[in-house]
Amino acid sequence: MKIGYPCINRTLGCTGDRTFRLKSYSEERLVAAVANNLDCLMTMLRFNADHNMLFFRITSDLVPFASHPVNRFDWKGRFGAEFEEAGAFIREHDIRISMHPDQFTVINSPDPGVSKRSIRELLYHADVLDSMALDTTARIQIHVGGVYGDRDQSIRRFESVFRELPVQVKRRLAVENDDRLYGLRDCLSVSRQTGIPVIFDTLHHGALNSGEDIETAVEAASRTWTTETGMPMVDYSSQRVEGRRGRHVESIDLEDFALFLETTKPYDFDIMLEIKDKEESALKAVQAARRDPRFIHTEQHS
DNA sequence: AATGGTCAAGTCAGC
DNA sequence: GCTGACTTGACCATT
Repeated sequence: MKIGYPCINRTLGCTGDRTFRLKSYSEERLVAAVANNLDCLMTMLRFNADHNMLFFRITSDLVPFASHPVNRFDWKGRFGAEFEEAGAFIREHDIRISMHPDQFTVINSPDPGVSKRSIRELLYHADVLDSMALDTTARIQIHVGGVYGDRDQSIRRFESVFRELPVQVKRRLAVENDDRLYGLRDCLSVSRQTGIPVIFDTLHHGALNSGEDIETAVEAASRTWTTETGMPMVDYSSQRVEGRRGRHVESIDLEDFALFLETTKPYDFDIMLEIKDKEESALKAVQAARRDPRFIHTEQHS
């Protein structure tokens, strides 16, 4: 079991997702942003390794406008050494990596333009992980997509698009249950048809489920992972008590987290903490998991 | 220098 | 039909 947080660190004083407006696009700005973002990525990775946080989600904003036609710059070539350096560090410290393209990435859209742009975006994500020479346990997580008035047909469209995906993308994809359209049961069904591993999101499951309790859900999702795809990934967040639907909490509820660890004891997986205060909660979770036999310790003997 | 409207992209619920 | 949520900060035009 490894514990981590997504994309940005709020205490290190660097922003790893610097971007700029499309209107002000220039090669100069792009190079400056990517240089900054890769530099900050290294800072975050070092911090994480120092603090026993061995699961990390790399931001999709690492390379601004990466899949946009405006960007014809060879960022892979220009920053090859930096990507290799980050990859070497990740491999050396055995850090688990995920990426999560945002909601515009919808491969099952009936609009071929949307689907095509989504695949280009996925290729960008695969390029990042490939440039770091990471194996296929580094995953790109997406949702099934839209319903378009016909769930079954839309699921089938996801599956047929998946089968035609470029292999670089195909080998890294993971599908995550969402909170209003496609729940765990749908993702498991997609997994049976395609072999895609399922990332279980606890908060989404709270909003949309078929009655599965947490243990059942974690068990079922875990079975979709292999040695090829790695340790199962779980997105964990608890519901804000008097918050709006689906909102992430400010900071981790350690009581709830302890209960979650207890409930899922028979299964091992990596936990991504989707919580507003990012590394602060992850640090607390690492402390809480310290005595858990599943938890991987890397701190120096002392 | 401070501010606040706005930012590449999609989909759906709710009005 | 249109707006807001999803999630969020920060860019940058305007003052």
